[in-house]
Amino acid sequence: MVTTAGRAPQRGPRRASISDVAQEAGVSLGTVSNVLNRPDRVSPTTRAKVLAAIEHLSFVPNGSARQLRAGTITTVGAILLDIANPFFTEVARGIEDRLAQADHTLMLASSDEDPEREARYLRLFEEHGVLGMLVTPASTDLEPLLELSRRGVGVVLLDRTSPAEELSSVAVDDVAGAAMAVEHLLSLSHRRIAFINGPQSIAQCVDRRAGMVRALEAAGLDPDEAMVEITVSSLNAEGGEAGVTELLAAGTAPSALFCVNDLTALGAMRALRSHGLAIPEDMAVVGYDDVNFASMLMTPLTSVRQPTRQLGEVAADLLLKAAGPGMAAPQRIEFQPELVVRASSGGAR
Amino acid sequence: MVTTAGRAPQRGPRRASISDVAQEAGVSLGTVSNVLNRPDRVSPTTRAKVLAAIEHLSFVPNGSARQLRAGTITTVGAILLDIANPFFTEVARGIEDRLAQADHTLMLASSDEDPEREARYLRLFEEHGVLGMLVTPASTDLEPLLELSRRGVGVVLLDRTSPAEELSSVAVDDVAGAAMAVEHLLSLSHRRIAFINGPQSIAQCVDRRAGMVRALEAAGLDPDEAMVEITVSSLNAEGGEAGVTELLAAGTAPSALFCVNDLTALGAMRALRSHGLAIPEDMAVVGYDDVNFASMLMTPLTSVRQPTRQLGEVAADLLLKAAGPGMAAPQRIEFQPELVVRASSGGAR
DNA sequence: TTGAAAGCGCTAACAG
DNA sequence: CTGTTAGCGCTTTCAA
Repeated sequence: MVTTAGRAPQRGPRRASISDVAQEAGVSLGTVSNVLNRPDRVSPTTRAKVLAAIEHLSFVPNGSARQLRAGTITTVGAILLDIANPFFTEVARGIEDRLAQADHTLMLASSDEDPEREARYLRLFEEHGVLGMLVTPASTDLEPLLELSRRGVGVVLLDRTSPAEELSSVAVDDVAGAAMAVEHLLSLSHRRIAFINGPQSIAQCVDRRAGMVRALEAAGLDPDEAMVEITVSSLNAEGGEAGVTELLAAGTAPSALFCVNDLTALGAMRALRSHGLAIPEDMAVVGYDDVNFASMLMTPLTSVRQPTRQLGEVAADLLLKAAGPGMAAPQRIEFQPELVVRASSGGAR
Repeated sequence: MVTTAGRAPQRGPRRASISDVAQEAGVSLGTVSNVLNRPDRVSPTTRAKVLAAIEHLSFVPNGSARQLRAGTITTVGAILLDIANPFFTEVARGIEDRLAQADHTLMLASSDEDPEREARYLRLFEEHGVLGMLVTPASTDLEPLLELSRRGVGVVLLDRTSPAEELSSVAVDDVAGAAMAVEHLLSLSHRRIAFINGPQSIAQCVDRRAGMVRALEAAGLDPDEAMVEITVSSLNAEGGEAGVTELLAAGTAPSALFCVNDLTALGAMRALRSHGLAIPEDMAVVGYDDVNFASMLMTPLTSVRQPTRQLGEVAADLLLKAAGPGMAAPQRIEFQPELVVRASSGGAR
């Protein structure tokens, strides 16, 4: 009782398979597989024949089949908060570099700070059978990531300190960074400071807020009075513009503004200027990330610098190590940020 | 003669498979597949049992197996020249949006203008069995792409006009854009213009150069004299800095500078400034792409604006259409750019 | 509505 | 050194 199983839908002529190559070369299927994977086990003559057939048929091995059978995994996924943010692209560069060195490849995705998109990519990558993932979580709920890790998928938290023993992370001390930024503003005699922040579902927003509060309190100020917080929905230039508009509409604006990142600061400065306010005279501005154009802006932006590329490199290393033989234990790595003072805060000499 | 076939290397406990679920739920393997793919064909009771088992075992279907068997493809690859360039990330945004609407997913990669890296990703994506790829070629040799397309993989050229009938492309008229930029500089009485350009292996560099030559000739100038071309190896800020350094070292620098893109212009302006030159008084500068921070720079940058996001959207649409039922014929789409005059060229009112 | 079985393309034993 | 074969996890007939 031989039945014909269903066939996959085909675009164009069927792709050549290993057995087509075998037939063309007049050898067995296993031999073709050998020239592909262990060429030294095959006689030069046969190898040449097979190679010719491969060339002739433009044979490209089917990765799904190979992975299904052999579990050969050299792909790593990264899910970043916002791929349009130079900070994250620089991190991605670091990741890619390290991965390429180890002959692995990166598949990149942007969650756009949306937990649902994040979940979609998490699942896609898992189904695809990646070696592991580097993720900048878009949500505070790390449970899905923990489960992933329990299921044997390598997970490294990126730009976010792991709250759990079981998860590796590579991050920068955002609390300290924000505190430095705000201390700087306080040292310039600002006593009420606006803070354009993103949703509290994003760790960076929580931590930078905490840093600000800490600095305010250390200076003997009451955060409820000294901090004017504006929450915007996306951490980019549009968000910054919206934030300033809201801030100015509310009247009695503070004399200084701390922005959760440089992109937001960029938008904020644009809006400030279009409202006729001078930076830093009418409003001092400090950003976060020290992206590459920060120093070149109309008013060079005071910002908090992070070892961006290193962040990516170390995260990739960690993942590779955790997935490799020996299964290294989870590690939490934290870098320290650095304040770069420029004209936008009025604090430059 | 029953032999035990080799097993795949396993990280941790083996991932649950569909037959584990079947066993747990006390049904057959085919039924589990049905609740996954055609839930309506299964009685509510059975479905519930199976769903419970899936939940209990944290079952995640194996994408490789599914794809191998069914050819279910919803993944699209994009290989961009430089993911750190805001122009390309904006394009990526456009692509992702459209793809998400069609319930497909994007896998992103950056060739960093390196044909070898490009080839690696091309192959990786093909092995993975993507529906198609959107690529900004890092080389003038399109043969690999054509072959890919002949093998049935959808290919759309991004930001590069297709020279071949068989390949779709979505691009912006770079020749016209560069011509506009240079005409602008000529109208400001500059008669010798430096051009920081990238390698001629990149189409954008070739076309923008052609546009410059065209504008120069149209003005009755000899390009050999009027154009001072500096070739840098990467189209980013570092390249721009290096270009200016080289330009100034050569002596008798022109009075104007056209940069192949805004990132290059950013670096060029930084170098110009560090050499004590004023923009635009000592050197007028024009960039290309009109990235989001162009208007916010110390000296706002005159640049050529392109319908960036649309580029990505249309390219994704084309790919989806070409891969969908009906197999639409290849199309060449070209947008027109627009000059945005700001202070850096000295041409703003 | 459910179960049994074929087979997608490949790798890795193993026999010859 | 080469061929044969089992089976990775899944979808999809077809039969019951």
